[in-house]
Amino acid sequence: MNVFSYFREQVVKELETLAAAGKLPPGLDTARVTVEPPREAAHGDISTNAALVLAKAAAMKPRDVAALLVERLRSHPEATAADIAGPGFVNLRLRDSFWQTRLGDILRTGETYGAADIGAGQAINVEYVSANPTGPMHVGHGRGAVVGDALAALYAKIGYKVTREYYVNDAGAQVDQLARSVHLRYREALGETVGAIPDGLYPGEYLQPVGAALAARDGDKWRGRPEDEWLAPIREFAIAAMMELIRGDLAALHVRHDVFSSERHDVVERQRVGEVVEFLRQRDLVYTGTLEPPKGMKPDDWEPRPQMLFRATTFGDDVDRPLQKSDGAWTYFAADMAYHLDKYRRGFARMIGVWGADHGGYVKRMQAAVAAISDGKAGLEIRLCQLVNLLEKGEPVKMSKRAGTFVTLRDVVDRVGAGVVRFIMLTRKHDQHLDFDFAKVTEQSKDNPVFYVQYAHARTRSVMRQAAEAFPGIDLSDRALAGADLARLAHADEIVLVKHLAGWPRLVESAAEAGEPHRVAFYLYDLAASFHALWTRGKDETALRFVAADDRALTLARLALVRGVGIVVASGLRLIGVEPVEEMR
RNA sequence: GAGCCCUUAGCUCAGCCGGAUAGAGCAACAGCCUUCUAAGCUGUAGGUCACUGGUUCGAAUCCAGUAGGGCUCGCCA
Repeated sequence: MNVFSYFREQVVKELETLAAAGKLPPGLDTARVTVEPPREAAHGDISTNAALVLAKAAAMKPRDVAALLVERLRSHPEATAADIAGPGFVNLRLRDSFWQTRLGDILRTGETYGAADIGAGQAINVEYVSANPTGPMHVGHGRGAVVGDALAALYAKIGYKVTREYYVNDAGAQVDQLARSVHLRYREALGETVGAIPDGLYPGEYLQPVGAALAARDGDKWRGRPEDEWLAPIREFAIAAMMELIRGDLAALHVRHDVFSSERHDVVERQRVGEVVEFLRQRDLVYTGTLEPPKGMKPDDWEPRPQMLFRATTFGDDVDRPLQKSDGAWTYFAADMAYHLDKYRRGFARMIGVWGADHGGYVKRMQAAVAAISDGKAGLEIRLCQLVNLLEKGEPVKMSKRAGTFVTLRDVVDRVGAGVVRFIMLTRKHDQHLDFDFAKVTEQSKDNPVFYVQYAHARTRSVMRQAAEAFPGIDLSDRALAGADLARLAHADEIVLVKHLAGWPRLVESAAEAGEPHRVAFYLYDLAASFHALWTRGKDETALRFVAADDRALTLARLALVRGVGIVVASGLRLIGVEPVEEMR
């Protein structure tokens, strides 16, 4: 149950009742009415701005509208108080029993607590990672992978039918360079001395085993042959090897995709680019024109040239975009349009893309493209992820591909673990630079948010083990705890913690709708802090300890709370792909 | 030159759809271990929300402009 959505319905219902009774004008638009927790706990449990947003339309003073609402809400069975505050907020205070019942809900629901059906099964496509198949994933890709994966999980949790997709850019000049690089490594594997890898090719050592594997498979079949004979088969071989590498990187991070779409096989070879161009032509969205050079920067080799252009400006882009290169080949953008048309035809009216910040300049044109290929019926939302800085005790990790000191995502995952990488990647909003300090993220202290949250979960398990010892044979199943006398949870600090847990469904919804999975990590951190605080209070005040050896009923009630914390923390961690731990070692 | 993103405490960052006295962590200072794990907790101090104007009952939040930082800019993907 989302407490706040529930009370929003209650408020709207009361407003309608007031309108029916002639105390408010009929037909007021309640769209802007919000119900949320007040920033100050002292203001109550539930706060609504209804009076403020309706006052003008009702031609009344905000506080007068508020007075009507207060009169109605005061008699709500769950409310103990309703007050007007400030300019016209209405604040509600709820019975402890209401919150205790919510805790019972959590125990009965388990880790699916927080799920909702806002998406109503609507299909949504989240495309993320889509790293070029030319080498191992780097740390920046890792961030996109984590953000995309968590975002997909959030959408699924609120009831969307999510498809997680990876677009393999295996059709351009880059993969030809990859093939040439592998050909060199292949000759090397056959005993030739190839010397320094030429500029423009991929110098990484990770291609050595690929060259060796090719030599093992094909022998000296390609040696001394002209490039046009070996380029295509070696390219295919190399791309397959790179995708295997990347799939391994993803698996290490526990990221999985449902669909891998290939630019070469699914778009180019199936003539989909020509199709999309024809589609656009029928709508008069294609013409031949000459672009102005970008002002303020002078490309050395610029020469005005008529090109086939897409009318991106019709859909809000800054300039029209080329579909064809000067050699007649389609641009990457043209293929990408075809790819998005394909997505749309597969049933996705809502598409999400998680991209690196260096693709920011591409957002408008792709959104224009999606509007065009769907006749305005589909939307593309882009989350841009900023850079990740790798640090070692505050000092930047020096990286150079040439010197062989490049730190890959896999290096990082192998060193600190997938869970740590995933959590830390969500400790900043996606559009902020993120510092990833090896020393800090592996530290066993409260300065390390992953540790801090995991410790809270481990503590909930520890309490359960303690209780089982103190009361031999006691039934500590969720079902048994849900049946405990939760009215015994009477201490203010305990109720505060329950309220925190009850905020989880709202947090899930808002994080999903805003496309901001980092909110999950921040929520978990705050919840862990609340729990650690209550725990420590039990050190000073023995009466507040969870396990009270002389009071079985009280212990059960408190264990219900502890278990509730465990469920929500575990649920949140799993949502972002982190496995909760049973104990710290 | 243009577009997009960013600017909040000494540092690193949250701040939900415009809402009440702007919040955490670190660092600083003062405390808490015979105790369910001190791998933790409590308190104090710290702010012209870059700047200027606008929108309105109300702006860190929306709009315009200015300054600073990042990314990008036909024939790369």
